[in-house]
Amino acid sequence: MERQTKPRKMIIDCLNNLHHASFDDIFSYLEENNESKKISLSTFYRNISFLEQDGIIRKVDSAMSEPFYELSNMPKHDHFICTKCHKIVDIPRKIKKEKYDDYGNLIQEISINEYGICKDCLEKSKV
Amino acid sequence: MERQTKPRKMIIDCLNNLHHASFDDIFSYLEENNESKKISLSTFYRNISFLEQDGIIRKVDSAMSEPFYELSNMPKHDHFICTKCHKIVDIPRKIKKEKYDDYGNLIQEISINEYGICKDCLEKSKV
DNA sequence: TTACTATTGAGAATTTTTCTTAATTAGTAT
DNA sequence: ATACTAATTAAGAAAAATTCTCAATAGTAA
Repeated sequence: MERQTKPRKMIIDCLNNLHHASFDDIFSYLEENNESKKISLSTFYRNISFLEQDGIIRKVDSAMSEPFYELSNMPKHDHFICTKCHKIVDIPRKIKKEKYDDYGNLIQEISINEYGICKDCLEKSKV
Repeated sequence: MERQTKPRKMIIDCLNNLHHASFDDIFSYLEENNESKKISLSTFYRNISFLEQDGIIRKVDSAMSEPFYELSNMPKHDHFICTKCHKIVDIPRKIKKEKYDDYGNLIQEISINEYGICKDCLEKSKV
């Protein structure tokens, strides 16, 4: 049975707050927000794997930034990643998924990352 | 100045042949196709980085498979990745890139991965 | 062919990830 | 509340992956 331990609760807590966080981001969060004992690195690795395998968190790979995690109980969406401030923004999926592509391949999943300069960074640099 | 050394030539040679290859794929290729000396692992790491930084090869990250490399001198395209046989297929970009998205973010790059069952695997399982 | 210097190969060093084990703790039943 | 039990943890060892060091080698230009 899956127990509700402190490290697990804190990882989920972290992602509820940050929405997108790298491995190191999450670990730092745990270090900062644990009053009592410190979290063991091996425990952390183990729990990230558990939560990923159980489908509670999801790892998103990105060519232009380090991979990040998010909670998987959110509606399907894509990501905009600012190459300047590294902020990650959820964006709704625009295109509708075809069942088969033009070559007869069955499409089950699509992952879309957009890279660029976010609105905030654009406005800052405009000054 | 960039020298045309054997390990570098062989990495490019490999990608010209395989089109898509993981780190290990490429290393195996070098091991198999080098008559004389064996390639040092550290040299291999170093050259993968060089070629990547020089924009000669490109690393493609994928949530559902290990990352792979391809030559970057090819027309812009996306990837279909078969979750069964792990084959990677180049697919032409369908959507036209907007300059700005609906939220005012400037879009510079888009990366799209499609996952599913490729035509060949579908036909094999149909038997 | 020679000279110059970037690059290599080999292993050491470092970093990242996984594994092991005794001690702890969450969840359950009493 | 107390005790029981199995899952989980913390800590460090072990393994795997990556980077670094440096003497020897080999591209390149003249």
